[in-house]
Amino acid sequence: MGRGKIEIKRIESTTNRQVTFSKRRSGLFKKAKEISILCASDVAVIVFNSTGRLFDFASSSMKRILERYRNASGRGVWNNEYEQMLSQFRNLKKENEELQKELSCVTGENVETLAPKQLDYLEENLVLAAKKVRERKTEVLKYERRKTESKVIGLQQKQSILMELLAHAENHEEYGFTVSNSEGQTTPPPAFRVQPSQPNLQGSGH
Amino acid sequence: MGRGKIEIKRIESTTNRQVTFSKRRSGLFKKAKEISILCASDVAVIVFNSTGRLFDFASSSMKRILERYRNASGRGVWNNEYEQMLSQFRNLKKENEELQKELSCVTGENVETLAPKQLDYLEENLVLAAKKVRERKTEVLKYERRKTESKVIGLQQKQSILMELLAHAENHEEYGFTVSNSEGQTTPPPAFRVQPSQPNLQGSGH
DNA sequence: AAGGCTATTATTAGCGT
DNA sequence: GACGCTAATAATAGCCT
Repeated sequence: MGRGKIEIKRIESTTNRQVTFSKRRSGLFKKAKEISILCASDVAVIVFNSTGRLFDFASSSMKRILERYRNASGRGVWNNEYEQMLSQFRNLKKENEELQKELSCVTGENVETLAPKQLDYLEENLVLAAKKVRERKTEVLKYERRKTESKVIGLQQKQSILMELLAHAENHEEYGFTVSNSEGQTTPPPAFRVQPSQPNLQGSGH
Repeated sequence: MGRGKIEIKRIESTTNRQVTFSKRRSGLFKKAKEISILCASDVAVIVFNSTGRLFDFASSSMKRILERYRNASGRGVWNNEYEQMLSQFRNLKKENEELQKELSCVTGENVETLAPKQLDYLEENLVLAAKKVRERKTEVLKYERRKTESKVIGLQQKQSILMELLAHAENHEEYGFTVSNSEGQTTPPPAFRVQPSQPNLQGSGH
């Protein structure tokens, strides 16, 4: 239908191809629109030209038509990605609800809905869990104590070394301090006795 | 382009509409095929007729074209639905994981990972929950007891009525039965003593 | 590249089977 | 309803601007 008949095969001339594409595309879309109006039908046309550019026509909402297509086309076209995720989604949601239910039972909130046997079971578990927690707490405390103890021992060792050093120093020079008794206290020498700036815990009976 | 010109508006005659639909549909698909060949382009056409039946044409694979459309159409057509669900999906998954963690803590399994303060808090909650459960249990037991009691009372009343009736009957006619002791047992009258067909639980010392 | 013209082919409306 | 026919309209190939 033009000045001459043409064979239906790829047009080699790029320019010609583009022109023909443009003309025929508008023709196609026009026909699509016409059939949709004349026959009260829903039509979508999607075209990619040879350079990959997209053109589309839809008699109503493209989204709705594609959705409808998805439903009508026997679930197997783009289904994989979408539908699969949808079912996974539903499963997750269910799982989630059950977890929340379980959790609320465990905190004793939904206790009214449970059967006597479930109540027994739950109590047992709660007691067991509390026991475990208490055990863990003592474990932690023991660990802390050991840590503190080793710290104390370390400090004591350092102190005794320091005291030894001081004792040596006292014997050879006049630093003004003496090493005190075996409890590791230092006391000022008689000559410079002063009030302690912090209350002494071993207290002088005050 | 027929025997007469037609207006582009809905064809009211059902038959006519169906005929026109069929003719124009094949025309549309033919044009789609032609442009796809002539212009080396990728074309998809989706049509639903007025009764909802699906017809489609695709120059290559419909799935691929729709996939391509999804990528090319600037993520806004089915995207909302798809992408939105994806993020919801991820949220749910995260939530789920946290719930499971929480739950495993509550059952005393993950107790090693908790800080001392969390341990205190957890123990408190567990003890509280156990208390709630015990309370619920006693509630249930009380309810059961009340139910049983009222049943017992009902039975006793019925029994005393029956006994009275029997006492009257005994006084006036020969039914062959007497009212027994105060525990509500009936015993066969001397005249018709027989072996019980079922072992008597109160046993005659056998 | 985009738009207009028109000779020519393609499509199809209405009808008959 | 599907198919075939054909007069009549619609689309468009090639060309020009």
